[in-house]
Amino acid sequence: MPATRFEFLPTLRELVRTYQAFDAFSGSHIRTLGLTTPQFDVIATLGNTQGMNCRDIGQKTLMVKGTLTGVLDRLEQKGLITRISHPTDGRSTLVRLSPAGEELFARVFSAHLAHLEPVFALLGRETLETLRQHLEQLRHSLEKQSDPSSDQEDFSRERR
Amino acid sequence: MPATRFEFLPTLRELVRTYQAFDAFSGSHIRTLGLTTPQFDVIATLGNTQGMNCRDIGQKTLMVKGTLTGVLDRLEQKGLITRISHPTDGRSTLVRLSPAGEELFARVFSAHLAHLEPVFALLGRETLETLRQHLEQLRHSLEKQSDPSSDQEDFSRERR
DNA sequence: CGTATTTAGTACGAACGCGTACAATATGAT
DNA sequence: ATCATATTGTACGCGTTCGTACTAAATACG
Repeated sequence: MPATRFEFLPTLRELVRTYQAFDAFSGSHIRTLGLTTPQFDVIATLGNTQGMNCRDIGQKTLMVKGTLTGVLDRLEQKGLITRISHPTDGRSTLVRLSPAGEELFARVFSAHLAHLEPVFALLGRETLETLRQHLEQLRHSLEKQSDPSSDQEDFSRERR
Repeated sequence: MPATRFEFLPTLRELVRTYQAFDAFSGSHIRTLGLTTPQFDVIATLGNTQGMNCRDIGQKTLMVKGTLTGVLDRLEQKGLITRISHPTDGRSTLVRLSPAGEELFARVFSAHLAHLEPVFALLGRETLETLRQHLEQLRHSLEKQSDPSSDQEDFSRERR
């Protein structure tokens, strides 16, 4: 048993704290735009597309389908998206931005990126790239160790 | 306007994906132990202490007090913690592990760390330390840019 | 002393998030 | 063609998360 057994804990703790700090920073801005974070993610995903089914939206936004149903319900109620039955696959639903949704996307998407940009600009290009690589390494390690017998939805194979 | 304006997006996306991968990996193991992630966090925080009030637990676990009430309710219902009124401060509640909670903590805490250890061991000590530093840089940048007029509970000053 | 402010915890509503179960449709093997 | 199996989306329950409002107790201030 090495004496350094749990020296990963500070990194782990920092990962959680940083993610939560980002989520709070991003989410509070999105809230001022009248959306929640998952709702914004869906709008951002559907922007500049001809629509897609729930499965694809789930892969892009990292939401499980059960969660997505409720988010789409609320977006549909706000009149920002439309659900029509898929022309060729009877199981699928084609989700698309409504005109109001398109308008919101145009108004809100780049505004939010502009809100985030200065935060990351402070780190510098090389630090950002190194950080991304290390996070990716960690994620791959997590995915490798995941129990393969669990047959929940599997995002580990797709690299988008 | 630089052409590299939004080159932070891959890093941002990787942060979210990696955090979610960790959360899924850790959470699915905790679930097999009969707890949820926040419940485990509270048990782990109270382990090897003489108890603390809700404010301190919230700071350690990064939960807002409103959230904590519900988590503590369920832990109390399971008989894992006890709530007694604070001897000197009439506003406070002293939260402590019950004997059953102590037993669970002893059984579950190191088991969970042992489950996480090999994932992080793959990265190596230096990578882990660099990753931690970069995440910390990003978090500080986020906290610096946060709107100071928002008067929600402020964890930005404590460094534990 | 008495009032104002701060602090600790709870109550409540809305929205996630996940696991499980389920109905409807596709797909594949024989 | 038929039957087993897989995929798509929804329904539902439990637990969490946040924001806001509220009560009670402690502290500060005049």
